[in-house]
Amino acid sequence: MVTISDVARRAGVGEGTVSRVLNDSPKVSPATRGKVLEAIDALDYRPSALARGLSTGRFSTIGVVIPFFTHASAFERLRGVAAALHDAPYDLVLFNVESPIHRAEQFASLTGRAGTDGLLVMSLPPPATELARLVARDVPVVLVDARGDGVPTVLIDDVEGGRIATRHLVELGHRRIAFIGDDPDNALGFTSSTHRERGYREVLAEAGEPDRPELVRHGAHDRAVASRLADELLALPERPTAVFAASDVQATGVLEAARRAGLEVPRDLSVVGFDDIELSEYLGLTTVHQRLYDSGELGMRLLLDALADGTPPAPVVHDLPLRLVERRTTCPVGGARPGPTARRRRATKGASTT
Amino acid sequence: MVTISDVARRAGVGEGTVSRVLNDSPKVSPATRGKVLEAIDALDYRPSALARGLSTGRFSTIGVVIPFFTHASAFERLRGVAAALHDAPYDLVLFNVESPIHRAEQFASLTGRAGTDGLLVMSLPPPATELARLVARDVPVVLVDARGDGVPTVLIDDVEGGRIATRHLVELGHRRIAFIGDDPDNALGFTSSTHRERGYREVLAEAGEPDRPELVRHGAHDRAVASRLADELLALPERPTAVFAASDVQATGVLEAARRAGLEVPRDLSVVGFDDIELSEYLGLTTVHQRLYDSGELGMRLLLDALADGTPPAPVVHDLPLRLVERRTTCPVGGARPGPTARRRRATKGASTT
DNA sequence: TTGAAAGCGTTACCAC
DNA sequence: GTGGTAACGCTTTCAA
Repeated sequence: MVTISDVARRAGVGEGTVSRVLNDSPKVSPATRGKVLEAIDALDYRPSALARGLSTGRFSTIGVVIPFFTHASAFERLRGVAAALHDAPYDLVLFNVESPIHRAEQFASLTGRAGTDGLLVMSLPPPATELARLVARDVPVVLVDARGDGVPTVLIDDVEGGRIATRHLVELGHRRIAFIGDDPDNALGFTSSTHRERGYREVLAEAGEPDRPELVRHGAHDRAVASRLADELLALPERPTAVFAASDVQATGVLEAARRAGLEVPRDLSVVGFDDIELSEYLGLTTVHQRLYDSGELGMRLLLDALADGTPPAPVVHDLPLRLVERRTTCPVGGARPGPTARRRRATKGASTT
Repeated sequence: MVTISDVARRAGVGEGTVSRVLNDSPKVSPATRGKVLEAIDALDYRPSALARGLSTGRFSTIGVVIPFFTHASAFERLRGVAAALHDAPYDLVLFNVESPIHRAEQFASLTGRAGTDGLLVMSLPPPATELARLVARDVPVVLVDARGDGVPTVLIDDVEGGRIATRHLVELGHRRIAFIGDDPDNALGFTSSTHRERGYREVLAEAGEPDRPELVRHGAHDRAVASRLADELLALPERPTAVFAASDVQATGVLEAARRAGLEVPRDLSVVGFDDIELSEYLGLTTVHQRLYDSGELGMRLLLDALADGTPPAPVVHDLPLRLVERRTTCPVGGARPGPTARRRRATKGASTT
């Protein structure tokens, strides 16, 4: 491996001078700069980012902590992140958290890496102690879809999202509304599903409905699992007329189950999801739209700004709006009054069969 | 920042001993190990991966070079990569190449980073000189969906894929078959589209069809662009009866254009794509299935094996199979003899309208 | 079994 | 402007 001292020797200059040329410091004469450049070229020298990092304490690297980045919603966020990062001078290190190892340890090892200039953490509430350590070390941190003290945060109001979805169903006359969401005590500590469930409960309570525990099911955030849970719901003596799934992925599982049960959506069963991933548009899924792409982009932009400023980022909480996107999987209870989109709705059935 | 010497001092031992404990070397007495561990704990010490890397020349990091990782097909590959990497002791550094800067330079800076133990390169033929340098440096490299000398490679036969798609259309009686693909001289150097186009040409020639340059269109790998190109094709005096798009993303654009033109797919226009991304199943798109997920998984596994062995990986070429997936966007020319899937086919139209 | 010290490849400070 | 040299935090001989 050819090092800076090889270059220095070959150019007949000192190491410091080579370094100055590399970082195009103003204080170097055109003549020497030429010699150095020539030597660099001749030797085909490449500076070691590692050594530079060790020396400067800066690494040209941003870490993104993202659980299950293979999930559609995480991926959407990542697209926004990539866009914001576009030609920023940072490499992207992806920490794909999937295993429910002790989160604290996991996180410790991440922050311990000491190789990232900034950290973007998604959907995973970082342990307070780790967060504190990072802040103490002046490593800017931005949270997306997770709460934490003292750092900028990009959030949505999941409770309100749950209310929006449920309210939609209630307004359509539904009362036996089921809920399918993540395990509340999932090892990774996701909370969005639980918050959405709270919104669901609130709206039902406001509508004067009693608690019906048998209509609420929890499982892993997974299409197949949700599908199985939906099977159970649909086999209930008193079947729900609508299902609110805590995510579009899970809603997709519900649609599958409905098909298996020979139910027509939305006539026999209304389904509302959450997220509005790309697929949902094609499926015609009614869902609560959240700005996944924007959340990633904004989060990364906040981080880059902080990095550029050199100042710790202001702990502002950015609240991204939600809105209901009404498509073709919800209709009034009983399938009455199909509404203006009836034709499309009818076509859906065949198409979602594949 | 607390360093190894802080720990050493506190534990009343030498730095070397602390290092040995850290790397659980066998040669350290339980007593001292205990003292060191205690000090580490008390000081909440975290080793710097950077310094370790500089010292050992190994970095616990794997680089993945992937152009447009936000594209559906790239993402599918990445899912496989993540799966294979699951709990391997490596961090994933993602190099998302999007800008058509000089590829060589780009690559140079990547390899120059000198911070990755291995490199997985996707869809981007690395410049031979850079490849050689990496091999010389004993950095294992695996190529997926790209060709290069002397390194393991995971490939598909794109030419054959083009043949499969086109043959399907020819067998359905189509003759005026259009092609939409990437610019052959795209700045990044992708070649798959061009190869697929070659297969297309071969089959047409075998069928005794003359070259019809007006039926072949090139543009950026993008749904909107493909859609515009399809507009042109569909406005031709002698409209094609079928379109083979070099990717599902582009095929989606064709479907849009058909809808705009008031054409019913497949009755008025057959469409075949390539890749079989997740969306295609929902769209009912007939396409050539390639094992995207598997390609990423296999590529990463080859890399990890090489890393584990310490030996340069054997330059084996793994050829992943292709197969036609017939769905609901192709039928015999003229829409005759709709075949067994007719009912579904009819439903398609409404569903793809959103 | 352990401590001391020489690297690893840069940068940054201090003289000249 | 430029060269020399101490860091940066760790691993790895080499002696003891």
